[in-house]
Amino acid sequence: MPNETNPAAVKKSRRGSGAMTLQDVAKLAGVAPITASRAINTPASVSAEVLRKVLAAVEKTGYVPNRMAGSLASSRSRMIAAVVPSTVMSVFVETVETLNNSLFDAGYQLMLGQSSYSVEREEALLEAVIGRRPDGIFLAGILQPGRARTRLMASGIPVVESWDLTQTPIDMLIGFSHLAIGRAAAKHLLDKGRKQFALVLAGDERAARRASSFTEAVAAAGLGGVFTVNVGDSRTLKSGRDAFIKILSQAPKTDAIFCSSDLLAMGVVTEAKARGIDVPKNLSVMGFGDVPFGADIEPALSTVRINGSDIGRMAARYLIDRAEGRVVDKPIVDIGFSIIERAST
Amino acid sequence: MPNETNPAAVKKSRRGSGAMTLQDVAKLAGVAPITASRAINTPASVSAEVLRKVLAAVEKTGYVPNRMAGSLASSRSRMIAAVVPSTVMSVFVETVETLNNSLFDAGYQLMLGQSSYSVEREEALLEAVIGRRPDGIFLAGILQPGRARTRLMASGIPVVESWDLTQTPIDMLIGFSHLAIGRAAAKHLLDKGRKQFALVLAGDERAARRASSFTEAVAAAGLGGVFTVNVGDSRTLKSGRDAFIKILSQAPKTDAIFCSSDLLAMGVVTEAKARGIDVPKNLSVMGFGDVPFGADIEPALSTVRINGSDIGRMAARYLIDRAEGRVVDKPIVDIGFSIIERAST
DNA sequence: ATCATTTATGGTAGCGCTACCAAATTACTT
DNA sequence: AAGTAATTTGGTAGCGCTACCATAAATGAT
Repeated sequence: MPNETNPAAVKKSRRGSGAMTLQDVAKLAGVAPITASRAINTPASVSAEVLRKVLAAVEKTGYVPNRMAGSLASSRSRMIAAVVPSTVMSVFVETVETLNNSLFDAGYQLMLGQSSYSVEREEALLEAVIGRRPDGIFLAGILQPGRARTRLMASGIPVVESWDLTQTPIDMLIGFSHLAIGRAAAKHLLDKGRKQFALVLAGDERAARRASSFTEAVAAAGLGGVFTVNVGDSRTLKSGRDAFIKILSQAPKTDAIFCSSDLLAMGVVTEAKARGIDVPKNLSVMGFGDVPFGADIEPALSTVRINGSDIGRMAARYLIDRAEGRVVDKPIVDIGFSIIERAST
Repeated sequence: MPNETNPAAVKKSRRGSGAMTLQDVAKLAGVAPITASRAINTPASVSAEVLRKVLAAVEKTGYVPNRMAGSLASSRSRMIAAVVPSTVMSVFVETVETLNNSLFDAGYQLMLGQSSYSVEREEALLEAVIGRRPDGIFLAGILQPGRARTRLMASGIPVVESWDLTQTPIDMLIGFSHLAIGRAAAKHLLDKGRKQFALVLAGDERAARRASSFTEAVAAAGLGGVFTVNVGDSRTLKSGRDAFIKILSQAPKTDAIFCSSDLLAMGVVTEAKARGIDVPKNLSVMGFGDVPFGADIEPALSTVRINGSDIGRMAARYLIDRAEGRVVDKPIVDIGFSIIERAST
């Protein structure tokens, strides 16, 4: 053959990432690509001899399967997306951590999106997420009707909403009743003999619902005038301190405060102690969320505990079951909560 | 034509997810698929008329592009992976949050993996991550030599290691010197006139390095005997309290304690206050990490601040620059730290 | 008016894998 | 022994998109 350049060779690998492919492994092992695929994915369906050769070839080439190609071919991405408002100092981290670990153990990868408590961002995020064709989507919260919700339902992707209850979930739901929490918190403080109540709230809708049932329960007990401080998006310990100063000046007889987060409650307690007010003797303070260190501060913080790990674990199970074709009949789970009584009430 | 079934029609859509495709949009808009692709991705390269028709078709069909297919074709996934040891109560959340937000603004999605402080898990995780062909990988920490490191270097994926310094990063590095922090913390406490030092450490290697330079600096000042309590993997406030009890019984003259995290430091302070020991009059306590509420507790906590947001933001920029073909010449950045002096020292 | 250049569209051929079907081989009946 | 069923391998044809190249139409230069 004359020494002309081989056009086939020139044509080769114009595109692509340059990484090893199943093709390379198969060639080295002396089998067809599809057989190499089986050896890697379903080793039981292949002879011992072929398995050995393919694994040796994988080892030699350092082959790492391209899951994007696999996903495209099989319409299964083995990815689950989680959309949370925030991860910093948030009640959702425990859930996300457990979700992520459960998913990883089952061979799934987590895509994390932060909506930053913004509806537009949430919509853009969900659009981006749907484009990645995850096998399931976990939402920290409930998605309000709108473009994103419509798109999500149309996509057919399994969805778990969480952290709340509703009659009309998109698909699956693992939540609890904020109204029941408000009532339970009120009952707890009423049982302690408290008479004058206040609320410290961050500006989210769920906290507002806990507050409203709290206020109702207080009224039902014949006590009234729940003084409320709204701290907006500033969910910091400092906001709790400032809120308490406000309460002290505007409702000085207050002897019980229910806060929408543990951090706010810690702020209230901190400010009270700094002013020589005895907690719990003269003031009961209750938080929400049960941060890991709430039991170990002085005084230990009474709070409402949501088992975030359970939510993450259940969500993983439901989503994976769905992804793998098992029937999960639209579960709507009320996971409940517990009132944790410690020294601060 | 006789009424026989059309085999082409029967053959259609055997596979696939059933979602709308670019093909459908193109047909509806009366253009070629590639033209529809351009209208969506590079609207400037298409006539106003075509753009209008394609966007109308997108709207009508509810089309959401399948990015997995796009990624496979273009070898660009627009995904960045982050591998962190843990997200719960961790110094890394601020970095991950900023990284995620920066990525999203640039059209990238974050894949989150947790190594749970385990080497085997980290290796399995990185293998899974590489299989997804992310355009970049962020590591919270430095990857020790081993299988995972080798695979990662072989993959050619841009990598940012962080949170430490080394002469031999895999690729890019945004870190700071733990040795310098140990020295600076010692200097700070020495300047306060403290004489008898103790350390409370979690069981990670970086904390150990801060501790060793701290001890050296104390020795260099002619003071010795730094009592050390190791709390292992228990990075809780409770562990800090327990550690202080141990210090009190075994090194009662201690007048300065440097802890490997703010939560441990808060534990020390809490226990000291519970025992009537005045902080900072009789005891200086210093943390590490600067949790958001450290400034607002009583006494406000002195600590070492790492600007986690800066790390996240820079990492996002470097990784995206690389992903988009801009030259980023193996930056090795020492981002530094600050000693934050508050009331506890 | 002719030719060179730009701009807008389309065709083709994959990216790297797996679903689906067909063929070859082996094991098991009766 | 002949026939049936199970097991193991391979071939083919996409998944839904984009890179690359080719063509057609519009614009500018001379």
